[in-house]
Amino acid sequence: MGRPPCCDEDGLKKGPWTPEEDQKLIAYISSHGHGSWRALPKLAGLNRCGKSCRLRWTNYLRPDIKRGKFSEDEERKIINLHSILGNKWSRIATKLPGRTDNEIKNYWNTNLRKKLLRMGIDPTSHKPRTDLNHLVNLSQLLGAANFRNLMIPNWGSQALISNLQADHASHLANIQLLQNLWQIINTNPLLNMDNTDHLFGIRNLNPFEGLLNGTSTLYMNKEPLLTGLEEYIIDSGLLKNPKAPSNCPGISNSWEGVSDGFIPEILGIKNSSFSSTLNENQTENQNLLPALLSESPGTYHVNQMEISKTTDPNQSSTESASSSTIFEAWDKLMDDETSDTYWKDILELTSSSTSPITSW
DNA sequence: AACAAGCTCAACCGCGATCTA
DNA sequence: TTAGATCGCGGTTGAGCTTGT
Repeated sequence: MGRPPCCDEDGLKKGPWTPEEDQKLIAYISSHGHGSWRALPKLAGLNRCGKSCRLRWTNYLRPDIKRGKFSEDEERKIINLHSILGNKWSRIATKLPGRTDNEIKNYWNTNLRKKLLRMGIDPTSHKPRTDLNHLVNLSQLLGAANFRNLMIPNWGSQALISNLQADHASHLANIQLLQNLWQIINTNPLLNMDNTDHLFGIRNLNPFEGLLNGTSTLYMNKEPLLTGLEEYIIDSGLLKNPKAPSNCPGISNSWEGVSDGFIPEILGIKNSSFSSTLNENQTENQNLLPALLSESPGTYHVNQMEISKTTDPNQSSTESASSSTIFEAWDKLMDDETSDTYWKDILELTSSSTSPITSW
């Protein structure tokens, strides 16, 4: 069964290509086209297998290949597309002219994947990670964000936007920690929600899941109020509804059905009417992911948002590094003067609410 | 300066999909 | 219809480079 690898053929060269080989390949394809890759090596005078020639051509020698660093826009597109398509590198590559699937794959594995991990986002699922070690890092992130200096790596340093971004980073980290806590509580038999009714008064459910699977009023507005960061929070899966209806027009890997109030409240958006749809075509035209990347001056817009959270500039990122458990992280967060009202407001809001947060 | 560890990325490998006789 | 040939994709490897000690 199966055929032997083409490169097993005796005497065929493997390994790095020499300039001479490159020239032969370029010259042949330029004048004849590649035709049958299988037949090409002999016709071009190359002691290589066809597969090797094809790879060399498509990944390196093709004249339309764009080399050099990936732009921020390209990074955003890759992350967006990966959240939709997964490891479909060739499909992602079709959206990035001049980039090869191999190049994108390498860039993902060596750079973007790590960026997401540093943010506490699982690069596979684009959802928050739930392991405890990560929460230590998250705690650091919280402290750093509160300090307003550390941005999520490569965030812009422009003074004009740094404060807003710091607030957003803090919001992002806080939301993430909350969801991580909840996931762990719900997945840990000792901490299962069956035993924690007293905490919130209402049984069951991942609050985000519950918040997100109700009837939507937020998907109806045609004018998106979300800025890139909020869209990223959603698109990254941070607030993604795993049970979102699959029949929503225009939504391929997104969510719908957000209950009124809560998410905008978390995000500091007082006007709770917004839309968030994402599909493959949109990612070609929109920059949905400012969070990971540095921003050009003036490209970060805050629309109809009210950011009320204060931060403590005296708290350094290293102060929180000693937190070693999820509960310590939680305690720290709750004890933090800079965030207590924020979190307590959320908990009070959600624990006392009867509607529209129906599931918490 | 020397070595180790980590990183990058071109290239390879194997498999499933598609083509073709 | 089918089996072999070919193509294309995604995962993996490893040589060379960079950074840290």
